[in-house]
Order: sequence, then C-alpha cells, then structure tokens
Amino acid sequence: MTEELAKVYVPADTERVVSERWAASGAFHAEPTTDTTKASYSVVIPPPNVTAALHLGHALNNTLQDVLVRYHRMRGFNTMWMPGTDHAGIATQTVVEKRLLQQGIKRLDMGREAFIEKTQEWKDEYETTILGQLSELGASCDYERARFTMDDMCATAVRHAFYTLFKDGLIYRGKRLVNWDPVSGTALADDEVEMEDVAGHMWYLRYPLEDGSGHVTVATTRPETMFGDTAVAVNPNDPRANELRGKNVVLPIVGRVIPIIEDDYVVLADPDSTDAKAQMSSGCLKVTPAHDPNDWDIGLRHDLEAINVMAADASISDQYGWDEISDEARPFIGLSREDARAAVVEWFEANDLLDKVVDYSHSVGHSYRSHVPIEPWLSDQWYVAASDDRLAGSALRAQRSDQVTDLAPEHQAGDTNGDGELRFVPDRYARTFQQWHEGIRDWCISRQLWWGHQIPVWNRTVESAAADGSITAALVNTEQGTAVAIGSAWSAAGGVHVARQITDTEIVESVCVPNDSTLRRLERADATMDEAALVAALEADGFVRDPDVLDTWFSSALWPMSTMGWPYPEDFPETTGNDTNLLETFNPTSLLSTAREIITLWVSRMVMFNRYFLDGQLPYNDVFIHAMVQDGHGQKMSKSLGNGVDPRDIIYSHGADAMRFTLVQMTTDTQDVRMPVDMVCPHSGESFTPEFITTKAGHLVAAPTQNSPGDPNKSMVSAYGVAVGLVEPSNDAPLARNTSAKFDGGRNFSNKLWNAVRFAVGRLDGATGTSKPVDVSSASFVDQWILARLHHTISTLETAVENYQFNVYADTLYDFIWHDVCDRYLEAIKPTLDDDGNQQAVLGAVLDASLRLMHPVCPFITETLWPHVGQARLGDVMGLELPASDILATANWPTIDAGLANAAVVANFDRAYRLITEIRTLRSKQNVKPKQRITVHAPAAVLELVDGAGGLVETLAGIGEVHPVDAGPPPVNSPLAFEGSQVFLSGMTDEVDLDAERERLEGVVSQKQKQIGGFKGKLSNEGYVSGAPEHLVQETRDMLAAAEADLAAAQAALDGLG
RNA sequence: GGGCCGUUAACUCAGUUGGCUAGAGUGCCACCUCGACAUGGUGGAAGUCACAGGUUCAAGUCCUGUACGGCCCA
Repeated sequence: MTEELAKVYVPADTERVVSERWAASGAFHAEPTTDTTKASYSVVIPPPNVTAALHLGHALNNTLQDVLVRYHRMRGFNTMWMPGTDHAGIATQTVVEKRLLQQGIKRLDMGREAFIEKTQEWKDEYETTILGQLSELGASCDYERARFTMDDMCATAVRHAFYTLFKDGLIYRGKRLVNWDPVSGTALADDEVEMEDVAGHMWYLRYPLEDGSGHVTVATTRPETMFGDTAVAVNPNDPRANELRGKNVVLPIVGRVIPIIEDDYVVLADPDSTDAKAQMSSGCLKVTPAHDPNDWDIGLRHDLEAINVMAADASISDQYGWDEISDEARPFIGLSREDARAAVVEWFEANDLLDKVVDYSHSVGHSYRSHVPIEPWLSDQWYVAASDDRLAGSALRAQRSDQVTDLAPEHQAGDTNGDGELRFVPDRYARTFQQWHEGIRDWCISRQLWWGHQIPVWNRTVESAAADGSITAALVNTEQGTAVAIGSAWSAAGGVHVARQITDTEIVESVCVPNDSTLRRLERADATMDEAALVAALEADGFVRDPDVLDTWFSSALWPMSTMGWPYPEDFPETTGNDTNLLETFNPTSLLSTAREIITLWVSRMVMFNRYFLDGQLPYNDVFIHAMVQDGHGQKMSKSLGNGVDPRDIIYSHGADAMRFTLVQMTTDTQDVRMPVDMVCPHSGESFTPEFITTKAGHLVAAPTQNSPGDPNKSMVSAYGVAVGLVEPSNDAPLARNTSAKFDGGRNFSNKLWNAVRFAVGRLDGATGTSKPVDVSSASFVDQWILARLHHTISTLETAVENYQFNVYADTLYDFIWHDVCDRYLEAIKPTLDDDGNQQAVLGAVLDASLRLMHPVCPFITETLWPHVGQARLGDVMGLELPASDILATANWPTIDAGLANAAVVANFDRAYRLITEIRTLRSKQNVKPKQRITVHAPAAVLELVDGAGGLVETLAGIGEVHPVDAGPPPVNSPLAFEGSQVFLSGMTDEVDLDAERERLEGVVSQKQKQIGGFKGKLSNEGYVSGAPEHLVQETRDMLAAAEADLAAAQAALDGLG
C-alpha cells in the first residue's frame, strides 16, 4: 500500500517530487527516428526574451502547448517540444544598459566586449529563471535540448542563412528611411516605435511662387524639416491644381527652386469635415522625402531628390547630402531639431510668411528605448528583400486555399512542396497574414547594437581610381548603389564579394564571409583558407567588419530549423540519431502557438525562411493564435504597466495544476480574456483587492504602496510600483504576491479529484475485485452508465484537441469527473461497492482513465495519484484499454470500444435522474432530513424505471421502499408530477406542509401552462408546421403532449390536496 | 484612416452549419458537519442575449446601421 493520502491536496508537497520523477525517467526526451510506425509530433517553443521572468501570458501559451504535447505523447506520437530563449537584442541591451547606468557605468566606456560579457551574465540569470519557471508550470519540454538564439548551433544557422540570402541577392544595402532614435543612435524596427498622442501645433507657412504671382501655403507639424523640401504637392482634384500646374516655388531660407506636383495622397482642405486632417489641411503639402515616410513614397512616385538635412543626433547638418547652403540658411546649421523648429517659425514670422499657427494634437512615433520622438532618417542599412516573390510570394502560396481570399494569380498555390498547407486557428488570422504579405516592405535587418549576431560582412571604401580593374569594369553603367558580384580572390576563397559605386568617386566593397561549417562544404577554387584565415586576410587588406548586429527576428525566423541543427546537423551530434536527425524527423513541426501581434513579426518570417531554405517546406502546418490575458480592468498585461502576474505567484497560492486548468478553461477563440487580480498580504497571507490609482496615461493600476488589510500599520509594495521604479521592496514593506480568485475553480477541481481517488483507495483496500475482465453487459446499471459516459467523454476530448477547443476540453473533463464520477457514480455505488467485484474493477478503471484524461491539463496531481490508482485497480474492463505504465506522462491515452456507448442506458439514467431531482426538490421543500428514508408510490411505468436503474433512485433520493400506486394514494403523502403521471411520496413527515406543497404545485402548473402556450403558439403557426423539418415539428408535438400530461398530473395532485 | 474582436444572470464566461423551455462556474438564499471532499452536498432565486432595423416558419446565432469597450496595423 502506498502512503495514505492527505485530506486536502497540497500542491507544494508534491509538485517538485513529480518534476524530479519526470526528469529522472527521461519522459520528455525525444530521439530522431525513421520508424514510420511512430508519427512525429513536434512543437518549438516561442522563445521567451531573456529580459525578464515569464508572466501569465507565457503561462497561458505554454500551458496550451503542453496540453497538446502531453496529449500527443500519450497518443503514441514521437513527441518533442523544443524549449529555448531569445536574446532579444534591443530589449536586453536596453535593460542591461539601464542597470549599468544605475551603477554609473556607461556602455561606451566599458567597450563592446566587456558589455557583451555583462549582457551574457544577465542572459544566463534569466535563462535559468525562465527554464525554471517552465518546469514549475509543468511544461514537458525536452529540456536537454534547450537552445538559445545566440548559442553555437543557432549562430551557425544564422551565418549560413545570411550567407545564402546574400549570395542569392536577397540581402542588399539600401539607403532608406529608418525609424531613427537620435538619442541612442540606433535604427528601430516598426514594432519598436510607440505611438503617442502629442499636443502640438500645425504651422501654416507661405512659400512664394517662382513667377512672383503669389504664394502657396503649406501646413506642417514639422517646420524644421523644410530645409529638405524638394517639392510642394497638391491633390489633382483640388480646384487650384489647374492654375498651379507646372509652376515652381522658391523655398524660403534655402532658396531652392522646387516644383509643384500633383499627388492624391494630399488631403483636400475641408474646414467642415469631421476628419481632423481635412480640417487642418491647407491643400498644399511640403514634400520632404528624406524626413517623412509618406513623403518618401511621394518622392519615389515623382522621382524627387531626397535631401538629408540632419545629422545622426537630429541636428540640422550640411554633411549628409545638403549642398549649396544659402547665406540665409547657414545660421541654422548645427541647431537641434527643437531649436531649429523655433528658429524656422521665427524666421517665417519675421519675414511675414507665417500664415497662422493652430493647436493640433496628433500621434507621433516615440522610441521604445529612449522615449524621444523618432526621426525618420535616411541611412545605410541592410535589408532582406522580403517583397521578393521567393519570400513574400512563397508565404502567400503557403496559405490553405480555404483561408485565403482573392489572391493575385501569381501568388496562387501551385504544386510546390508546402503550398496551400498553412492553416490558422482561429481562421480569421489568415487574413492578417495575407494582408501583411500583400503589402509587405523589405525588411531592415541591421541594428546599431552590440548585443546580437554581428553582421558577417567586411567592408572597405576605395577611391574609384584606385579600384581593381575588374571591379571598375563590372560597375560600368550600373546605377549608384547597385551591388555587383565580383570575381576575386575573396570569392574564390568562399566569400561573396560585391561592390557598389556609392559616389562618383567612391566604391564600397563588401565581402560576406560564411563560417567554417559552410566553408568546408563549398566547392571553391581556393580552399586553403578557413574562416579565421579569410577574415585575417580581409582585415589585413583594409576590410572592416560591419559593426551592426542583426534584428533579433532574423535569428528567431530560423528557430524551427536552427534548433534542430540546420544546415548541417552532423556538425552537432546531439541533433542526430542512429540513422537520421532532428531536422528530418521534426521539421515541419506540428504546431506554432503564439499571440496575434507576432503574426507579422515572427510567423511570417519563419514561413518565408523555412520555405526558402528547405525547398518549400513549411515550419509548421498549424498556427494557433491564443487569446490575450487582460487585467481586471480590461487592460493588456504589460511590463510597462506593471500589471503582469508572475505565474510563480499563482503556483504559490493555488498550485500549478489549478493555474493550468483555469487558463485552459479560459481559452476560447475570442481575442481577450479578463483576469481580475488580487494581492496577497505578505504579513498575513490574506488575499485582498488592492487599491487602484489612475496613471497619467489613464490606466488603472495597483497603487505602489498598499496597506495590509488586517493591520493598517503594516504596508507592502505592488508589482506596479516596483516595475515603474517608484518603490523598492524592503523588510518592512515587502513586495506583495499576486493572486486571483479565478483560480479557485481549478484548485477546487484538483481537490475534488484528489478526494475521489482517496475514497476509492480507502474502499478498495483489501477488496478482491474480479479475476477475469468485466463483461460490461453483466455489469450493473450505474457501471454501464459511467462507462458510456466515459466513452462519450473520451471522444469529446479528442475532438476538442483536434480543433484546439481548449475550453471544451476543460469543461468536458470537469463535467465528467465532478458531476458524473463524483456526484452520481460514487454516490450511487456506495451501498453496493463492497460486495460487487465487477463494480470494484469498474471503479478502478474509471479512475485510471480519468487520470489519463486529466493528465494533459493537470499533470502534477494526476502523476501524484497515479501509483495510488494503480494500487486500486482490481481487474480490467472488456473494451477499455488501459495499459500499465510506471509514469503517467508516458502512459497511453485510453481507448474505448464503441460498444460501451450504451445510449439506452444513458437515456434511462437521465430519466431516473430527473425523478431523483423531483424527489429531492420535494424533500427540500418539505424540510425532510437527508437521513430520513421515504417511500415512493408509483405507477407501473415509473416502477419499471426505478427497478431497471438498480438502486440508483433509492440511493440518490433517499428512498426506503417503493410501492405500486394501484391501491390508491397513501394516507399522508406529497404528490409530484413525473412524465405525465402522479407519483406519491410518504413517510417524510408526520404532517405534510400543505401550503408549501400547494405553492410548489402551483409553480409547476403555471410553468407548464407557459410552456404549453409556447408550444401551441408554434404549432398554430402554419409556416412552422409546413416549413420546419418534420422531426422538429414532431418534437414540438411530443413536448406539448408531455407538458399537457404533466400539467394534468400536477393539477390532479393540486386538487387532491383539497 | 484600415482591419479584427467583444457587449448573454450581480461577476467571469460558454452557446460549432439559424431549430428544445438560453447554459456553466463564482457570488447570493435555504437546508445539511451523512465515514472521499465544507476547496464539500442538496435544493432555490436570478437573463428584454448592448440598441435600432432587416431576412426567415424560426434570430443570442445571419445581414445593415448605431453606441460603448478592447486589440492590431498605418
């Protein structure tokens, strides 16, 4: 006998033990195999950023993945869940930089190597925390394989991918507008730009027409960029367009003569419009291609020059492409953008060219890092040609045909590997994916950071005159900036050598160097140099490595490949098995589960890269987009708001299984789920609703300091207060953990299961069961019923998993275990269990199967109970396969014969249960004590039902004796209406409370009358009778008849009361 | 500005192609410490399905519009 089970399930007592048992048994480890009898099921984790600990959103996503992974493992798939973390370039560099700054250390002072070392330490710390959290929440990852986006294996993939794209002309150097952060001196990705509403102004500036016939008035929020104006645009539909056509204006201060062009991007002026833009518009737009993304597009359409008038710090500068500085303009050079704005406005006013100034509130992009306004700035960056058909087109062709609409002919699925196989769940997200690729822009992949994969390109600038003859020959007649492949010693040695003419007199040469694993496999004319030698030679020749690093998403995009050893798994023995490797076995993976804001940043890029590098193969077939967890006020949980919840807090207050169960139950296919969050007082352990304050931005957050609910002299600090740096936890005022009553349901459910098993173990201890498998047809009524319910439950759960209906899974489990097994089955078998060997076997089997079904959602408690239930197993049930296993995590999913789904038994059970409920209601109304046994007097049909239910009604309704009603009602009785006949109860009390009885029956009568009215109304509708399907009409007729019979019975009973 | 989602009981949410008398959990009320479980049991009260139109024999479900809340992309 295993040790006794405690009265209450205490998760903390067992979770760690169970985790260790799993780890020791290697239950989650998968090996590559060519065994075709064992299909693969694989998932790569969306690697969490090493910037911070996991929050509840991660807990949700990883729980869902774990449910699927554990389910498929039990179904016998060769199952692998690849864990890992993401270096998260900009985010990590920012937090580390901030941390160092608090100690007075500046990044630039310490130098690149030392800084990377520091960042590495941070990464190690958080990687440990994150993997620990995953394990605590029960994620059944193959932890031995844990990867990091910057480890050797991933770095090798990055190098090979970059090299391949570079060689194939899909990576290029472009002068483009980037989101420039002038304070941190780096370009930001679009998603790193935060839009903020700013109360600014609209300035109306007059630009004189060249012919002296007047002026046009342009409206702008950014007067300081006017130095770079290269046109004024009007809408072609503007009435003034005709008279302005073909004219030029003289740009004030600068003196540049610029054309008036027509472009329908320009918003027509309309002071009466509800649209703020139309209200504010003057109808004329100054066009500054080098300093505004929309103007850049206009510039492309009209072939305008882009004149960059700013330096990297956003001061006005003549060093970046602005020549011919007028005397008037010279004083502005060197001014900051803020000072320049004031000075320009002042100049216009002084020269009587300022028409007016209007207050204008608008949205301005700000740096996620430094929080200053972003400067759209022209700079040299590396790009991936995502818009190329080989990438974006391929992603579009990947979409399943029933999830894509009006796809351009050239993008329609063909017959290439992977075409038409990508499926989104819920399917509406396919639209997001499609629209993104139809409007995709090339992907800026360089970042001016130190933390990341440094770009593997070495550059040098040479004077055209001094350049190699083959280079100048190759560059003849190419446009400036166009890269041309060069045959050279470098390309012979395995590099990719390109050259670009960047000015009339200068050429830039770039050599992309692959790493050794790639070099070794290249057919190259000169195979004498390895990577180190090649780099040394390049540097000796004046080449310098590009200091930038790659966008974090570049390495993430390779995740389903890089973690499995691509491109050369044989270089990493841990990825190979006897006859195959991870990549062959597990890519494409089965599923990606992620949040919807990642569709463009990550899903898209994984699809493009996996398909490009692996011959059209998709990274996964299914993409499941899960809901977002909001706080109790409907606000997104986020780091900056400090309203995130650490899953460890919930595990502490409720246990991992309770958290998982509740998260799974909350997962419907809507967009958001709301999670009201409470705090736990660290002094008393009491949970309470904190005091909320409103931030400047209008968010409701927990006040930084909270008083203890039990003792107003004690206080604590909130996660919000700490997150925004307003307070620090101390001994007197520690950080309060969070909790939420939402998880009580999960906790109670765990406890319910625990006690059901406790009951069975106690009652079956010493029982003998049955020597041969139970033939269900000879089992008792309730046993047949619970097996039929088990059959139904198993198939419902299987369908739910297939369709990613997580809430259905949780609700179905809950309903089966709590209501069917505990409330009905266990209560019903109490009187018979001890003497019925078949029943003992069925009970053990039902609990065994229940643990298996519940395991994917609640792995800890089920694994803990597993040996106890094993002990309680007293024989098999025919048609129910429950193969033994030491560890539940690797046990088989139950299979059950369709023959056990006995519909007639279920129908009779439901009838009997309705009778039970009627009797219980009546007992309750008459205040009959639970222990009091009563007598039923019933007509033949009801007697037959009660008899056939084998004691069920007697046990659950507290019936002592059952008599036929032939002899007429007993002397002291309470009548009830059941299935159209009268059933009498006696022996409840000495004197029936007639008033209560009358009230109850009157309620029944009026309810039945109302129903009858409804049915009759329906049936008197000619359209319904002739238009609705026959079976529905018949159903209504049957219900009407039943209701009428019930009404008559209730009325008779009422009359009988006198 | 474009796109998406939500609005159903006091609260948090289900409700699959239109078709039972709209469900669950929590909370609330009453009774119950009966040998698994008070993190429990039994019974009960509680909803104009946001609003306005429309389609249909039939609308919580489909269509149009409005209001409010939220998210994503510009």
